[in-house]
Amino acid sequence: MDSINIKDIARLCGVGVSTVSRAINNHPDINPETKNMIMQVIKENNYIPNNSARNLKRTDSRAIAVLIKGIGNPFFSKMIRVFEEEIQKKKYSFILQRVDEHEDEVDVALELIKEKKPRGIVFLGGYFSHSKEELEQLTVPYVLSTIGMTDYSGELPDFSCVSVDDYAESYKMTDYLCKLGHEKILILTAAPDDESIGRLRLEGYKKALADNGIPPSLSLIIYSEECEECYTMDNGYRMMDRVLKEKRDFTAVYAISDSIAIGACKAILEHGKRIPEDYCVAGYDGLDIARYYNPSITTIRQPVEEMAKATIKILFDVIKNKAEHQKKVFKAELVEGESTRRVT
Amino acid sequence: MDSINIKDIARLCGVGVSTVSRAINNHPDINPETKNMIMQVIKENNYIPNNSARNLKRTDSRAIAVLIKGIGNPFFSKMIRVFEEEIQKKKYSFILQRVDEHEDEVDVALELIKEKKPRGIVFLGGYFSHSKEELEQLTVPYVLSTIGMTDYSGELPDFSCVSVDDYAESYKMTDYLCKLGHEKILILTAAPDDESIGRLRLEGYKKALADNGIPPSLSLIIYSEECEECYTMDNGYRMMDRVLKEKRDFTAVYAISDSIAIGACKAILEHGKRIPEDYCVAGYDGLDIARYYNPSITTIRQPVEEMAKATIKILFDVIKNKAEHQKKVFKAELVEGESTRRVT
DNA sequence: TTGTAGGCGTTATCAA
DNA sequence: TTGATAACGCCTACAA
Repeated sequence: MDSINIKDIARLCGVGVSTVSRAINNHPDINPETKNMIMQVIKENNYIPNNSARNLKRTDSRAIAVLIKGIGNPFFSKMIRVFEEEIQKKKYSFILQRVDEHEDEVDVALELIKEKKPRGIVFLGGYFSHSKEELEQLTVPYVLSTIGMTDYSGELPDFSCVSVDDYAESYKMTDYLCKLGHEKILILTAAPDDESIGRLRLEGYKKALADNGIPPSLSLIIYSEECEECYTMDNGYRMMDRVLKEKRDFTAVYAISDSIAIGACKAILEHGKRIPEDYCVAGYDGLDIARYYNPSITTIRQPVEEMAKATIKILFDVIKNKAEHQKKVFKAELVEGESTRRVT
Repeated sequence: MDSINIKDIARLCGVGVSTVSRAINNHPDINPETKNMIMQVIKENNYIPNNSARNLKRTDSRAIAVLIKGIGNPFFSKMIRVFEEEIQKKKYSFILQRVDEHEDEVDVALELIKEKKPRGIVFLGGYFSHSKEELEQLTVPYVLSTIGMTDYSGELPDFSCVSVDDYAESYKMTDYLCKLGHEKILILTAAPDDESIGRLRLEGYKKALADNGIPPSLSLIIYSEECEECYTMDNGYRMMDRVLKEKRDFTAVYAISDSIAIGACKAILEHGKRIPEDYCVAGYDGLDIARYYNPSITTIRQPVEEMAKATIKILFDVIKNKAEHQKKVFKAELVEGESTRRVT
C-alpha cells in the first residue's frame, strides 16, 4: 500500500501531524483557517484515514455494534433500520456484524470489542446459552434483543434483554384457535432438539391445549426435519405437504413462524383444499407478508419498532450509567387475518 | 483496555513475541511443541489478537469484501449465502459491509480497502455511476453483481460485472403478456427520476409494446411516488390501490419487482377482483414468495445462485491473474405462475 | 494554536 | 527454529 497517509498530508500542508489529526477529528483548539486549508488538501489528495490505525489507538469509539445471527431473516430487516436511525440520533456510529450460523456470537463479540472498541453491543437472533465465565469477558454493556436464551435465573449475568414472551404469546394464539372451536390443531414447529424459541412456542401450544381440556396428540406435533433453515417457506411447504399426504385429521394449523405458515398455505391450496374453510392457518411474527398474503394470515405481531427502540434506549441508559440493566418483555398483538375462522 | 496482548503471552510462555505470532498465524517454521504450548497458554488466558493491529501491519489479508446496498432485500439473502460458501471454499474470509442508502459505495470501499486490505470486492445492489477518476482509486479488483450502472462504454474502467439484461428480460415479460392477448398492460414502476434498473425495465416494457403494435399510453405507466422504499409490498399496495380507485382500464399489471406485485395483488383482491380472471399480474425477480403466493406469480426468475457463483469465480480469476475482467450477462427465466392467463 | 515524540498491538525483517 | 526490533498509521500528552 503506497497510499497517502497523515504524514504526507502534514508535509503537503507544511504543518505537524497533530494539526492534521485535529482537523480530521474536529478538535476545538485549531485555527479555522488552518483547518480549512488542511481539509482542502485532504480532499484534493483523496486522503482517507486508516481505520485500523485509529481503532488501535483510540479508546473512545462512539460506536454501537449490532451482531446479527440470521441476516436475511425478514423479521430483522425492520429492526436494523430502527437501530440505525436511533443510533444515528445519538451521534454514534453503527457497526453491523454478521454472525455465521455456526459461529459463537460471544467469540465474535470479543473479537470485535478488541478491534473496534464499541461502547455497547446488541445481540440479535440466534440462541444465547453461554457460561457465566464466558459472558464475564464481555466488558462492554450489551442487550439481547429478540433472542432465545437459557434461563439464567440462578445468578444472572449482567445484561439486558428485550423480547416478547414466546411462551405466553404462543399460548395466546393456540388458545385463540381453541376458542374458535378447533380441537385438532396441528403445530408446525422447529426440530425436536430445538432449545430456543421453537421449544418455547411449542410449550405454549401444549399448555393452551391442556387448559382448554384438549388432550395432547403426538401426531399433531410436526417437527421440522432440519435445523438450519427451519423457519422458511420451503420448510413449511415440505412439512405441510408431508402431513397432507398422510391424511391426518385436523382442522387448524399453527405454524411457529409466518414463513412456515405461508409455505403451509401453499401446500394446502395445492392439495385442493381451501383456507380457512377446510383448514385454518395461523402464523407468528407479524411480517408484512402475513398481511399481504391471500388469504391474509392470522398472526402474532411483535412490536418490532418499539422493541428496537427500547433496545437502544436501554443500551444507552446503561452506557451513560443512567440505569441498571433490565429485562423488558413486550406484549405482542394477535392480528386476526382471513386465514382463520370459527368452527362449530 | 487492560486486556491481555501478545507480549503478555510471550512472557507467560517464556518465548519471544515473534514466536507467538508464528504460532497464531500457522507459520511453517515453528517447532510443533512450542506451538502447542503457546496455543495452550493462549486458550487458558482467553487471548484474542487485536484485529486492528493485525490489519494495520499485514499486507496479506486473504479476505473478500462484499458491499451491499439494501440489505434486507430478500433477493440478496440468497446471494450472500452463496458468496459466503464460495469464499470459504477458497479459504478466504468473508467481510460483509452494509452500505447505507445515502452513502457512496465507492467511498465505503475506499475506506475498507485501507482498513482491511481485502484482495477483492463485490458490489451488490444500488446504482453505480461514478467518475472514472473515482473508480481508479479502487486499487483492488472488484465485481459489480446485479447492480444497475451507467453505460461506461466509452472508456470503460477496469472491472467486471455480472447481471441479467434488465431491458431484455423486461421486454420478455411484456412481450409474453402481449402474446397472451393483453393490450392494456399497466406497469408499476420506480420513481420517474430513477436511472437504474427501474428505467431499464420500463424501457423494455415500452419497446415490447411498440413491437407488438400497441400504442403507448401514459395513463398505464404508474410511477412510484417515493424513491426510497419503492420496491416494497407496501408501495405496490399503495400504487395499485390508487389506480383501482381511479377506475382505469387495463387487463394486466406488470410490476417491476415481485414485492410490488404482491402488494398489487392484495389491493386487487381487496377491491373484490380476481386474479387472473379480472386482472393478470406479473412480477420480476423470482423470489421464493412468488412461487408461494396465492395465486403464484408469473415472474422473471434471475439465476441467483449461478450469478453469485460466477461473481466469485470471476473475482478470483482476476485476483489470481488467470483472466481479464469481464462482463457476464445471464439469461433469466420467465416462470409462468397462476397469476396470468390468456385473454381473447 | 501548533509541533514533537512515544506508544497502541501486531507482523516482517534480519540476525543469531 | 527462534528473538529483538523496526515499521504500520494514527492519536495524544507534553512542550513550545
